[in-house]
Amino acid sequence: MKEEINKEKAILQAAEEEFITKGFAATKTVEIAKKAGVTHAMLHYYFRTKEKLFNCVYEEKIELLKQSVQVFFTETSLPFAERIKLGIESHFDFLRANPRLPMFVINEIMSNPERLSLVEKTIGEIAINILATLQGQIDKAVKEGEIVPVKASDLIIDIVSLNIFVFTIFPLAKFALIPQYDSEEDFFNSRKRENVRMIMCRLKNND
Amino acid sequence: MKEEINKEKAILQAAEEEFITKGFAATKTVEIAKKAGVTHAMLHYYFRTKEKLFNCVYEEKIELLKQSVQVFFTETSLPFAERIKLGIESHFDFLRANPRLPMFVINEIMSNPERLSLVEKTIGEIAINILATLQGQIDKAVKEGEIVPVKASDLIIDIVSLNIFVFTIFPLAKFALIPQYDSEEDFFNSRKRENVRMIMCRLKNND
DNA sequence: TGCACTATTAACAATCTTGTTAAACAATAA
DNA sequence: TTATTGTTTAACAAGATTGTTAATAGTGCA
Repeated sequence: MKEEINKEKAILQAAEEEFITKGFAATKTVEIAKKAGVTHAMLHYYFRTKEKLFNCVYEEKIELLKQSVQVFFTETSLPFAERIKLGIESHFDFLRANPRLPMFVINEIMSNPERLSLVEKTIGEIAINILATLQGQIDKAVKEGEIVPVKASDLIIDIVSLNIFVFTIFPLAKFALIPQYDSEEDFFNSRKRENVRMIMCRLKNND
Repeated sequence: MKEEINKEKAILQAAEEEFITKGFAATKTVEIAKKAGVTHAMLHYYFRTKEKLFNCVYEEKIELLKQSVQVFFTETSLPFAERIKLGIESHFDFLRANPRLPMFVINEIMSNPERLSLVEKTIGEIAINILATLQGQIDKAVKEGEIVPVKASDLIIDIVSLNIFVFTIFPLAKFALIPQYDSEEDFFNSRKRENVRMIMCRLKNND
């Protein structure tokens, strides 16, 4: 039988949608089952408990989140500022494809702090090394006169702040912001340019 | 009797804490009652339903959120950039005092889109006017050669992105970031300076 | 004091939600 | 075919959660 795989996947996908938009507590397993087109007993048959089903979704998303930041640390032959520019743009595009991801993760950690440990394990162990590597690259670029000094953690926070906010705030600010732009598409493109500009400005000027 | 006011307030305060950290769905009225030190029947006596109690908290918070942005539009005799600098700092301080507020509001809108209408009513009606006013001030400052051109909505998004992110991401990134700074206090002060620097840089340079 | 009103409690009811189970069903291989 | 294995369903059970109610206690005031 092949149906079993499809049903399991259907449940997973429905669960992902529900969990990401509503969060763990607000999501009802019956709703997931309904959305997936199966009886809710099937959900328990495949995933045993709501908690286990949630973890399948959650762990996958943590992995995604991790990848979204690693883009800044792929070594190339480009000048530092150029590499950061590409990093910002690809991070922005990633968020556009997964706009609810950051909020989802932060949220579940808030209401259930034990979940933080998975993030620490997955991201924490590489974060320290990665920041040190980036700091090394920054220092080198500074010495060569390409950019002004900046703390690696500040640079990352600057970039991620500007990028993430565009997507998390969007549902709230949509009605006020969209009239300022030609279209949603125009808004996102314009913001991508503005974010790159902000960071380049920071890297080049000594105010 | 005076106790009634105290009990009602105790319930409201407990509700605020619970709703803001856990969200509507994950919050149990019994827990609120326990935290407030009253029987859960009292909660229903004063607020009728969980929904009504939630709205008391929610509406108050929306009002706060509105005030947090208005700080940018209080007219003074200071030069434009100076005024914006003060606005950023006071917005930052406000968020430090209410770190969970933005996430809370965005979250509840996500899981229950009808709530957006209250935000639209409260903030939407003033947002358009306010953006127009700001744009006027920007254009004037540009003409006088104080700053470079910028779209009002972009400037606001830049500021709010940088400020909000520091507090919403903090629980997630704490373990990786704090070792980079002397203390939590040092981290926040350093970020406040960095955020001001970013915006001043944007306003002064033509990259 | 006694009346009217509000506050408070404990017990209860209704519903929702998660999870289980036993039996029916399908596919497959011996 | 029959035994075995895995899938599916419907019905149920336990517990949590919100909300009600009827009886009780307290308060202010005529």
